[in-house]
Amino acid sequence: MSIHNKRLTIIQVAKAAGVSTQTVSRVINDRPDVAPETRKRVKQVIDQLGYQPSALARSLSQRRSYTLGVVTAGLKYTGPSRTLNGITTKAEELGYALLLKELPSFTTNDIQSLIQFLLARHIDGLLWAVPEIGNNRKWIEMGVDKIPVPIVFITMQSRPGYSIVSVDNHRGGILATQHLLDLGRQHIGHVSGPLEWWEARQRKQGWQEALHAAGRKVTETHCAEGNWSASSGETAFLQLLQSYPEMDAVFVANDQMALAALQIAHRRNLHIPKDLAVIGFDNIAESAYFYPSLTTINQNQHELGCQAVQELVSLIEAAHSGNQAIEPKSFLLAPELILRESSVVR
Amino acid sequence: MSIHNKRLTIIQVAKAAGVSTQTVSRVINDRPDVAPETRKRVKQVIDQLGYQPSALARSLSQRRSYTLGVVTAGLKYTGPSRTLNGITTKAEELGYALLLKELPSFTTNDIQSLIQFLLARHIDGLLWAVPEIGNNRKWIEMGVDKIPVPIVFITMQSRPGYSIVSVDNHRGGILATQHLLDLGRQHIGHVSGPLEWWEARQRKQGWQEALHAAGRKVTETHCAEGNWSASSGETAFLQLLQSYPEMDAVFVANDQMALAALQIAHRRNLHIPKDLAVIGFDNIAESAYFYPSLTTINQNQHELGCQAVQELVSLIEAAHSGNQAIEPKSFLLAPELILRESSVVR
DNA sequence: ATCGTTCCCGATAACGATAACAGAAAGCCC
DNA sequence: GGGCTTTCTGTTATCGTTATCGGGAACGAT
Repeated sequence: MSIHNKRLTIIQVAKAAGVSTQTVSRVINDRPDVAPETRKRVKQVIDQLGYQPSALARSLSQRRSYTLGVVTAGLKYTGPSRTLNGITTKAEELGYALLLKELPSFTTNDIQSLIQFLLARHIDGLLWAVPEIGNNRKWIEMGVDKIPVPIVFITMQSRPGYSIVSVDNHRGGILATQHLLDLGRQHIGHVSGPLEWWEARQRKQGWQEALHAAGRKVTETHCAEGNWSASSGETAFLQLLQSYPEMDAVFVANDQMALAALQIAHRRNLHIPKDLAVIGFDNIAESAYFYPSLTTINQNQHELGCQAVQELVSLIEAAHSGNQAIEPKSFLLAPELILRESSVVR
Repeated sequence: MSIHNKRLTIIQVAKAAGVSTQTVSRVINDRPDVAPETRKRVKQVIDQLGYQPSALARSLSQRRSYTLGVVTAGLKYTGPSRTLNGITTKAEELGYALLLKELPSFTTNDIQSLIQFLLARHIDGLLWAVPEIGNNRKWIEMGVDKIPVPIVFITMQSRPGYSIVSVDNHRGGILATQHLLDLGRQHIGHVSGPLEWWEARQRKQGWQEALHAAGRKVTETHCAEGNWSASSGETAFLQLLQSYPEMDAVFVANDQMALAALQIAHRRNLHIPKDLAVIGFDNIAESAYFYPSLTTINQNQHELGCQAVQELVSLIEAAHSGNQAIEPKSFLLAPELILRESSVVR
């Protein structure tokens, strides 16, 4: 337990094996130019002493840390943490460590010191896993170019020259609305997320476009805005019931708000899906056990994290291999419709 | 964007300011023994060049990284991620960085290489935020003492000599059951979590003890085991309805499984809470919007993370300040009863 | 015999900071 | 003025590794 346990270093291994530290280093890193016999002997000594090279010293000397900086926000919500789950999985697989920072809020704009903090620790790349909201991307225009490592963004509007991984929320909005149209519903309302959020706008736009494409009129009274929370969903849904009384189907922008809608429907003896079809978004684990079970749009947030790490590491390795830097790419993951009882009349 | 941007070092600052690197170092670290004028000049140069000291180099030379290793598992579930949320918050506050590792499963037992990985990066302390399950603590007995940094465990059985932070699940089980007793219920069943889990056992034991204390008989037919998932809750609850038909109240070991119970009750036209009172555990965000809203036991997992970091940092600082090492402490956080419709007949 | 290669291995200098020590200048006291 | 402390600063060694270079031995080719 003592802090003063001297760390076992390469020097002691070298002495014990009767070679130079350089030779030990070559053995550790599996490099050629070591006689088979010497290699074996050194390996034995390493095993025997239980020597573990210092990744820290190595980072300094190699100018490469095999560490990614991950910036996230709202870990207490399921979305960000499912993404983080994907990130840890892929990083483990590729042999990278993660330095984690969580913003105090989604819209924190004091980014400078945070990035300095990560750069001071010599991260090889930066993963910006915070959704785009309002102008919380302002900092990009003023000075990303000063950041000396590759960056991948998760969940933001496409911008030329940046690597971005997102779920196709717009497509998700269309999928949801089209499903309600296919059911023959005539009056399809929408409870949106906070429209400051890019994702919320995309979903709403999908709803609008699908309706337009079907020749339906869309007015602001067909729509109400929540803030993702169930409680806000309650308020927004009540408002919508008033402003759009003929509504016979509703696309709710996330499952939590949809849950609140279900609760109100129960209290008002509105039968779901007969009187009102409901579709959510996210496919949280609980939604299959709502009553009635919730039709929703699944977004694979785990995969989101995986792909982002994969892309970031590609950028890093390319830059290091000395080949000309590869172009930033954007990825849009396809969401999928999950059919359940809240939309299908049996 | 280029990787080959040479990093700005203390040497360049020293040259520009016309002093030695040592003096610059003293200014950076706010140490005395620098003339006010010199200090000012050096600070100016630092600002002007935008110099940022390398935390990596500093870690090496100070033998201290201000970095904590965090090992977690199951980030896709709300519990672990809410705890992680607390961890990031407190670590930020105390100025420590976090190196994050997620186990591929809760019961991964290949711990050796994981810990080596973290130690190679010179963490100052280790936060083991994985719940105790089966014998996934076996590794402690064989070699924690070889780990040269302080460790704090989150959610495990009390063991003398270790620092542990947990929610008092046993107390929670009692609270829940006592509430049902207070309501005058006669036949109180229990859907437990997987009994491999320490937490599940504690909750169940609380249920048993509260019933015993009230002079009730408890048999194995009054209880069924799930695995925390809603789907397992469905199975377990159905089984319990059969084996304990006179049941008029049920304590379900987490909210997801309770949700499944609510769904089945609806399908069978069992009225909740009139026919059956239901209480969950966890107080997930959605539970207030279940239908009916769910009475549950709140556990403050955010606080769990905060306290664990606080304790770990205390241990680290104590060890570094050279005072005699402080004793490991255990913390039990009190859960609280959240009253909602699923138990209270209006 | 000379020259190149290939195969091993070690010495030295980075990487970017701080620790530990040492020394110069200034002030104070008697 | 001599000795002492205080204040400030620089020099050197160190943290634990790898990059770079260079050199000796062994071998075959000319």
